[in-house]
Parts: sequence; C-alpha cells; structure tokens
Amino acid sequence: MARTKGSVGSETASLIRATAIRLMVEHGYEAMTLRQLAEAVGIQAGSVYRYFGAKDRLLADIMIGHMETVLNALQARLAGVEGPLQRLETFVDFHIRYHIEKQAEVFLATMELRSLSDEARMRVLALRQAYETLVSTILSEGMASGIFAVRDAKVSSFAIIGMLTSVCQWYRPGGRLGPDAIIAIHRDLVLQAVRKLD
Amino acid sequence: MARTKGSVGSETASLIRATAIRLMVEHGYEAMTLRQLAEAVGIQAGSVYRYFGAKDRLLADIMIGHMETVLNALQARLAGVEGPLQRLETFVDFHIRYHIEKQAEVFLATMELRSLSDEARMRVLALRQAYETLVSTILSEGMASGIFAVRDAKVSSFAIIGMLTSVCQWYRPGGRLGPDAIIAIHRDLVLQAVRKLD
Amino acid sequence: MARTKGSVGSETASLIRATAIRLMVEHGYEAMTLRQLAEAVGIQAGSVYRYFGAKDRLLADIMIGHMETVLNALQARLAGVEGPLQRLETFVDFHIRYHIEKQAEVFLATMELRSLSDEARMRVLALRQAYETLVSTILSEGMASGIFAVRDAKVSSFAIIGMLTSVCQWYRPGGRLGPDAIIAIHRDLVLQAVRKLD
Amino acid sequence: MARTKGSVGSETASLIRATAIRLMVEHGYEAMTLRQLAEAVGIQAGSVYRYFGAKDRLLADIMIGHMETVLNALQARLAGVEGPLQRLETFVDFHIRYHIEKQAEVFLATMELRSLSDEARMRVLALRQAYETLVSTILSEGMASGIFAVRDAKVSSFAIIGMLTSVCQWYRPGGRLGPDAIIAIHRDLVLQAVRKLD
DNA sequence: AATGAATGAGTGTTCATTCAT
DNA sequence: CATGAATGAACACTCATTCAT
Repeated sequence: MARTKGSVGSETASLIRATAIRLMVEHGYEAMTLRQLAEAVGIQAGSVYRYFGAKDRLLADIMIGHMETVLNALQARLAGVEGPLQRLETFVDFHIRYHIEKQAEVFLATMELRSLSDEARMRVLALRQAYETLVSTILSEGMASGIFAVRDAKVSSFAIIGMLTSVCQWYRPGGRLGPDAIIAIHRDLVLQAVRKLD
Repeated sequence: MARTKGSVGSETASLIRATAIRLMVEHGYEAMTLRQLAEAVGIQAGSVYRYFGAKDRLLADIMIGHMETVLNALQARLAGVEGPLQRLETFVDFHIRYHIEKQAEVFLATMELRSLSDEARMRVLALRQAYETLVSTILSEGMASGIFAVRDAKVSSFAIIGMLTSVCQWYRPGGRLGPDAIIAIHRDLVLQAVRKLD
Repeated sequence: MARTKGSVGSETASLIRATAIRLMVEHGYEAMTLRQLAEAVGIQAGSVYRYFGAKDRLLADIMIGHMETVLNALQARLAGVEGPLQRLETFVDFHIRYHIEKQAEVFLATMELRSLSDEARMRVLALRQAYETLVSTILSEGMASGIFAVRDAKVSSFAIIGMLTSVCQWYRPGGRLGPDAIIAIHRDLVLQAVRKLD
Repeated sequence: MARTKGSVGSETASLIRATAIRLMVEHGYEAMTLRQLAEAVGIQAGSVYRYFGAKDRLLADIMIGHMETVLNALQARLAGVEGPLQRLETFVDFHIRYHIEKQAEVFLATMELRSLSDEARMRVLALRQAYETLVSTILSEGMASGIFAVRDAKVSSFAIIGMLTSVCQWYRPGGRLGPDAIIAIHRDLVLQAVRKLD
C-alpha cells in the first residue's frame, strides 16, 4: 500500500496521506470531510480522487500501510536478539518508542478499525494478530526455558500490549517524562510481571 | 399518530438508552443514525427528541452516567478493605469484572470521548481522573509501607488501568476463559509487577 | 369570530388569542410554534386544539376579528359627522389613534395576509376593501361638493391610507411625539393634499 | 451527477437570486423552501449552497444589494437638481418609478426585515435611514427657503415615503393606470401636502 | 492533471397534529 | 378537560462522489 513513485503526483499523494492522518486523529474518520482535507492540502475535493478512489480506501491505505510497517520493524528489531528476556526487553523498548514516535498512526489504528470495509478490516486484523503472536511466542519460549511464569501466554501478551499501547493516550512530547524514562518504567513493570520468582 | 397503546415514557427512555449503547458500539457514535436508532426501538426518529434534546446529549448522558456509576461502585467496593495489597487485588477484581459485565458502556467510554461536547468531555475527564487517582493512591500507599516498588506511581497506575481495560476489546462471553480465570491471570500480572522483591 | 362566552374556557381562549398576537408580532406567524404559544399560556401544545382547530384558524380568527372591529369602529365614528372635510378629519384621527392603540393587531394584519388560507384571505380582503371604500367615498363626495381636488379618488385613498398606516412601523409609546402631535401632523398633510386651491 | 452540459456558475447564481425573489414575494421567506427554489431553478436543493452559504444569507444578499442600489440610484438622480421643489418632484418620480419597476424587491425589503439576522438587519436599517434622511433634508431645505410648510420634517418624510411605497402593494402592470398617471397623482398629493399656502 | 459545477442520498432536527390515558 | 406520548412529513443543510470543461 505504500506510495513509492518519485513523481510530483506522488508528492501530492504523500501530502494527502499525511494531512489525512492528522485530520482523522483530530476529528475522527467519519467527521473528517474531504473538503476539509482538500483545503488543508491546497487542492479541490474532487482532485483527491485522482489519488485515492474513495474516502474509505484512503483510510484502508493508511492503516494497512501502518500495520505492515510496524510488523516489519518489530521483526527487524528482534532479528538476532537471543534469549526471551532480551527479546521481551527489546519488544517493550520498540513498542513504546514506536508508539510515541508514530502516535497519530497508532491512535488511528486503534480507533478507526470500525470504519474500515470488511475486507480491509480482515487484513488489518490479520496483521495485528501476527504482531500479537510475536509477543506471545516470546512469552511461551520464556516459560519453556523456565525464565517466565504466567498463567496464560496469550492473554498475558494481550495484557502487555494493552498496557504499553495505552501510553499513546496520555503521552505528550515535552511532558514530565521523556521516552527513555517512560520505557524504563514499563520495562520494569513488564519484566517483573512475567518473571518466574525463585 | 398519537400515544401508542400501553406506551410509558420512562420505559421508552430506557429502551432508547440501551439501544443507543448497542448501536454506538457496533457502528460508532458518528455512524449511528437517529433513524437507525429509532427503527431499532420501534418509534419514529423525531420521537427520540422527547427524551434527549439532541444526539450528542444522548451520548453525554450515557457516558457521564457510566463514569459516575463506575466511580461510585469502585469506592463502595474499596470501602473497608485494609492494606494496599488487598486494596489492589480488590481493584483488579472489580475493574475486570465490571468491564466484562458492562463491556459495551466501557468500550463507548474509551472510544467516543472525542465526540462529546467540550463541556461533557470536561466532566467525563474529571470523573476518569478521580478514578485514576484512586488507583495511584493505592500504589503510593503500598510504596510508603514498603510493599510495592514502582518507578512512578502515576504512570504505573495508567499502565495497570490500560492493561486491565484492554480486556474488553477481546473478551467474548462463552470464550475459552471465564471471568474468574481472566481475573486470576491479571491479578498475578499486576501484583507481581508492582511488588517489592526482597 | 369574536369570543363571547363568559365561561372559564373562554378565558383560556382569550389568553391564547392575546398571547398568539404578541408572539406572532414578535416572530411572525410561520416562526411562532404552538409549543412556544402553549408554554407562554401555561398549557400543553395539544390543549390549544380544544380552542382552535388548527394554527391557521387561530390566525384567521385574529385577523378577521380585527378587521371586523376596525371597520365597525370607523363606521361608528363617522356616523353623524357631516361634511367631507369633517369626515376626512375624523377618519385621520380615528385611523392613526386606532393604529397606535392596536399596533400589534394592525402590524399582523398587514404582514400576515400571505399566511392565511385562501378562504380567510378573501374575507379579510373584502373587509379591507369595504374600509377603503369608506375613505374613497369621502374623497368623491368632497370632489362633488367642490372642496377637494384630486386626480383619482381611489388611488388617492390608497395613498392616504398607506401614509397613515406607516405610522405603526415607527411609532413607539413614549417617543418624541405623542398621539395628538402625530395626528396633527398627518391631518395637515392629508387635508392640504386633497383640498382644492382657490 | 456532475457539471451539467453548458452550465456556468455566474448564470446559475443570478438565476437563483431572481427565482428566490419571486418565490419569497409569493410565499414569504419562511414559507419558501429550498426544495421549491431549487426545483424552480432546475437544480438540486444542495446545489444552492455552492452560491449562498445559507438560506438567510440569500435573503441578506438580496436585501442589502437592493438597498444599496436604490440609495445610489436616488443620489444619482438628485445630483445636479436644484431647488427643493424640483428635488422633491424628482424624488417622487424616482421613488414610484423604481418601486413599480422593482416591485418584488421593494415588497421583500418591507416585509422580510424580521427574517434577517441581527447583523444584516442593522446594515439594511442603516441604508434605509440614509434614504430617509435624503428626503427629510429636502423638506427641511424647502422650509428654510419658505417654500414648504410642514409641522415636522422627519415625520412628514416618513409619511411621504409611506404613501409612495404603498403603491407597490396594489400596482399591477397593465392595470387601469400606467406609471406616468400614477406618478402624476402622487406628485400632486405630495407637493400640495407640503407647500406653503400664501 | 486539476477544477468547478453539480448530484442525490442522507443527516439531525422541528413541528403541527392526533389520541390513549 | 388536559396531558403526555407519539407520529410523519417536512426542513435546512452536508457530503462523498462524478464528470464536463
């Protein structure tokens, strides 16, 4: 779904995408109008159709693109990291950092699932599930090697992801705590929560 | 064309409320139309206005009512419970159980903050903050008595609430795990996460 | 059309009538709602139908009643007044004084003709024409006796009525000029305008 | 579903304006619906909004435009006319001729003041006052030079304007009297009404 | 490649009116 | 008799979308 061409048209497309993300986060997908979007971009509403066939294609484009990117990025970060403990630590660091950096996309991805067409929602949910499986696999491996102890790997991975994702609902750049401090707090909570006590 | 046989105002009002919650969860506040709502209730669209002056008053009514109820219920449950450990355990039990029982209202309350009028949003956020303060106070007291050890009571309470609330995004009645099992899993995760290690 | 009975119901009817006149002048017939009217009277909207079958009957009632009253009153005032000059003077005095006293009804009668049903409009126009004929007859008689000289009695009577009626568009009680002063000004204008010069 | 063949924006806008004037005169501003208007123009109701942001902007547009035009036209006609007598005669001729030609706009301007927004009403009233001042100034100058004698210049100018304006409530093209005859009748009435008798 | 003009289905909302209670 | 509950048709207005220019 990612835009690739280097033409001028592609720059307009990127601008539409970026502006759409901003406006959808501000007002919600349903409440954002194409006229608003077009005006913010500096074109006419009708011209958006040169780049995106319909309003819901624009949303699908953004959300699927985001999920693909985040999944690939996590896989890349975990590549070569050995041991469940290190892998879990890496995940926490990655997840929070990514959610802080791409707060808008993440916010959209959690809020606007409902607005997707059935087909697009399926694809997004599949990508989300793949992401969750990466986490629950880390927990399972940790339990197998006797480092972690949780009652249920799947539910625990949901719980951990839910905990970490909630950061983007209150985080504001320039707040009391910077990214590193926030990551440290959550790393400790997560690692303690799952670690097997001697 | 007039009062339908056997109709009673207060019953209609409750029916509108309950139906509205269901439809807003299904389609989102913006996407739910008053005609949809009215048809589901079995009345005319205009008749909704006898009970709720406007669509956004309906949402405000539901959300403020929900937040007041949940806050009062938590305070009642915590009354008389001594000790940070027991209080935290009680909170986890209460929060998940409530979020499972009132899944729809909770889902609404997290998703539709944006759709509220400024005034209503202020009130809901104030109630939400009061709820969060109850939790962070438990953490602070636990730290004071040397039972808990977290880097930051406030952020940790956000994290815990975020973790527990995410349950209502995947829980379905009759699924693999019942309420008690889900509560047990999360209780262990939370208590271990905050407990001071010797 | 006038209300006559002395029962309690009739008092409510009068109250509805009087309140309706006030509200219609304030907001216009179309813009006044029956709920507004009912609330101002202190009853429910549905109860208005006990007294007036429909909103447009209420308007018809008021306007026809007003026109009948004003026509009768003018005839009464002119009865026994001899000579075109005195009769014209009497008319000017009566017309302005009445329009100042019953400013609201007069205002309604000029503004809301359009809102009447065809049938009611016919009746009002017939009454208005009878009123105008009284005036043009005075002019004709004055011309016959060589006291007045106008090019056209009918158009002149329209012109005179138009001139005098415009008073109720700017008159406010307690303004710079009282009724008597206003009447004097217009009497001079009218009498000079039609009088034959030697 | 898109631009209809040969359509031009400015033509559509003029057509909307002209049709709106006609329909508002026929039914009144409140009673005219945008669907009626659109159908009469031959477009969809929503398309009116390309040209006029709201129904009351349409009315404001028409009324302010009319008042500005009539004020400018009177000033142009009076320019270079010397002497209160000639100036008053010129005014009568101009006012009636204009009110006969633009009967619809004038009728609107007198009837629909109430329907304007506060801001638009202020502007219209200011223009109307400027118009009235032109007339009362003529009367005052005539009194100063001993040609006119009225008790009150301001009230008399209201009376004269009221008299002349009432023409557009009964005038129909092709009636018994043509414009010139009607003007002659009113010129005589006005001039005699204000002239000083020797 | 983009605009400007238009559509048509839909939205929240209002309101005169009716009638069971 | 009056109210409270409901209707149903209408209204102003919005918006994604289309397509001639």
